[in-house]
Amino acid sequence: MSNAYNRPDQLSPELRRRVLDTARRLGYPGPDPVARSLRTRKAGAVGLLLTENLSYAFRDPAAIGFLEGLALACEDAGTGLLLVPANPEREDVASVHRAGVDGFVVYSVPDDDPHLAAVLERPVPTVVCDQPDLGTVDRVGIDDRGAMYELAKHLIDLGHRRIGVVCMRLARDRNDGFVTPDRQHAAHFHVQRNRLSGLAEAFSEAGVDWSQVPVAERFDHNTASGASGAAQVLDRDPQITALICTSDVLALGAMNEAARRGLRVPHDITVTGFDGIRAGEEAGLTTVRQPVLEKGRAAGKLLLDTNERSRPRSVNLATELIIGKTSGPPRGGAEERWFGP
Amino acid sequence: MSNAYNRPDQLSPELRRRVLDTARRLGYPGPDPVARSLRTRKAGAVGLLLTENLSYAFRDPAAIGFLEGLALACEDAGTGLLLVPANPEREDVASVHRAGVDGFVVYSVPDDDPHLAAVLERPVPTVVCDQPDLGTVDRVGIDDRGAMYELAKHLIDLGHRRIGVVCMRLARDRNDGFVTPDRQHAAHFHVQRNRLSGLAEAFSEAGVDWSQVPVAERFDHNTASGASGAAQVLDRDPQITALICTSDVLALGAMNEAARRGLRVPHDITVTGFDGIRAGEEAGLTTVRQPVLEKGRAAGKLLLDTNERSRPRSVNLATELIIGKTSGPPRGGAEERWFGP
DNA sequence: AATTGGTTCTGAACCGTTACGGTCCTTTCA
DNA sequence: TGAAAGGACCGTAACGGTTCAGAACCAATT
Repeated sequence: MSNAYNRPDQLSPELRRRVLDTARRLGYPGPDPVARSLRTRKAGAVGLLLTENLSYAFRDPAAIGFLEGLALACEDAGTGLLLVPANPEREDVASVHRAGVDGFVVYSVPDDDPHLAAVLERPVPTVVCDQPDLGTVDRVGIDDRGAMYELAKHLIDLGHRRIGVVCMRLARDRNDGFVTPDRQHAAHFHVQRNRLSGLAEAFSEAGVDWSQVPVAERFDHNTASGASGAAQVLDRDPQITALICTSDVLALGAMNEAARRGLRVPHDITVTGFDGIRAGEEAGLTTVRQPVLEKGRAAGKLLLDTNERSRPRSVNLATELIIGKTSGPPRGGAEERWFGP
Repeated sequence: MSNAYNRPDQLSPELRRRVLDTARRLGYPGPDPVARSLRTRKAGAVGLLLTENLSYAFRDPAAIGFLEGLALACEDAGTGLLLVPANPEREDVASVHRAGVDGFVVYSVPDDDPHLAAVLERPVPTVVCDQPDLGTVDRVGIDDRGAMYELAKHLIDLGHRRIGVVCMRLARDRNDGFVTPDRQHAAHFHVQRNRLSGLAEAFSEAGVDWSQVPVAERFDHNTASGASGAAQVLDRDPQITALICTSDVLALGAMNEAARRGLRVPHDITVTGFDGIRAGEEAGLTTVRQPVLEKGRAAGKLLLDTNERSRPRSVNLATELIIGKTSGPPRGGAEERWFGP
């Protein structure tokens, strides 16, 4: 039976025809994929776990790029890609237990996400992406800290000392407001924690008291959040000369807010992002470009590479500082430098 | 064993604790999802079949919107979404046979796609989207023909009689060039066939000889294709007053080409699209807006609705004609109308 | 003491496939 | 003619759960 479908060489054409004929006559729909998976111990699919609602994956430009790369890798290997529903609001990890997959890719979830813990308990290979190196599973990422440090250096060189920051969510709880240094330090999102830490390091080296820098956190990741975060920072300190956002999406929102206030970028205020998405590029945003598609592809390749010996592996992809037209010297920056620290 | 994990009420807490303890000690990783699926006959996932390479789903704005809606519906139901790799170049339908899913959504594949045939042979519910009504499975779509007819009417009312068309691929073979009426009629892509047919009907009614209208087909769906298609049409007949594209992406490309030639839209030439994507909206494109997200959500709801009695169902969603600033009367249109048919 | 009722626990059957090894038949060659 | 070899076919045992029937046990009732 099985042979008739999958192993035509194991039996005579005559018998094969007869088997297939009667199978059709009996209404047999072909071998059941689930039973086959059980027997062969191959599901033919990899699971993807995201921190956000499933549909978020299709709204965020960076996530879309990552998914495209991952899909590319899956396609090459002829594997399916299973999007695992993991509602961050609920602690329900049943979906992780229920997923019939040969491996997991975990993309940018908080360190303490129960879904991540559930994945790590499953006896399948796993690749974490944009997360701390766990030492036990493969990892793909970038040097968020170093890249942000470079961006900060660029701003410092331009003369900026009085700055504000808008960042994405730092933990699983919603906190749309200013962030204490403690919260920054304890942030459960690896990416945000490292980007902030790169900023803190660079500006501290330049003599800025980081604890006085207004950092506005936003739970939702869209331009509206960028705008309201920027507004909050500007209300707190109208004197800032640069607004650093930890993503391009937030930065685009911040630019909207700047425009709304009649502030010209970069003359009145410098705005920077992070990611290197298309819309940011079109806006001439100063940012760090990271290879999101390559990140997805690398994660898929790592997961589907059957060479077990070399696990766990850790891959860091290169980023590039893009100096666009949204950054410039602070207004009256030259004079300020004379009086600066 | 099973009860200890899934049915805590069926046994004493004491025994449950003992079972779980020894399970952990023996390194038991929890119930195997595949074996469970086999027994319960529930995979906890729905499959998505696309005509294009998997990664295309993340590059095309309309596809992304559809996926977002579908993901939303899956999330509500706690189901996973399996992207089935279906390379259109190969006839390899094994991926369809291998997919452990409770149902399929088939999105805009050609009528004669072997993957579609393979899906229909599987004994699971199926929803086809942007495809002809098969009568045997659920269907979600829009009235492509009627919507394009309305758009054509708008152009006819403005006075356009000499037009050109750029359309997406009509069949599985690559044909980057002009399309004969025969090929239009025999097109294997339901959506394109109907949009062209709506155009043909409207313009024929207005006295235009449709067989003389240049229709350029492009296999790849991106702005470059839109530009080259527009170029081909304009080279053939520089006198056309309107360029009708069967998608917004193509239309944006066509506008690039118009600009390259120094043609001003809509003063020198009218350009229209179809879909209602964000980028088109920002460009002020005259187009037909269709609810892509709702389409995906409706497909998911239909598939996950367990009420079998009412199958098969057919859902048509409403579209809206958006008159933007890329359509206007033809240059000297008023005079031409005096001499027109 | 025997019956009844209820709860907790155990064991076996089954889901549908694939892998494997054994039987049987045919062919080849000494 | 007999033995060895090879090919075709078939039967059976997992794979790892879930489910359900019924055994075992305990307490309450007759």
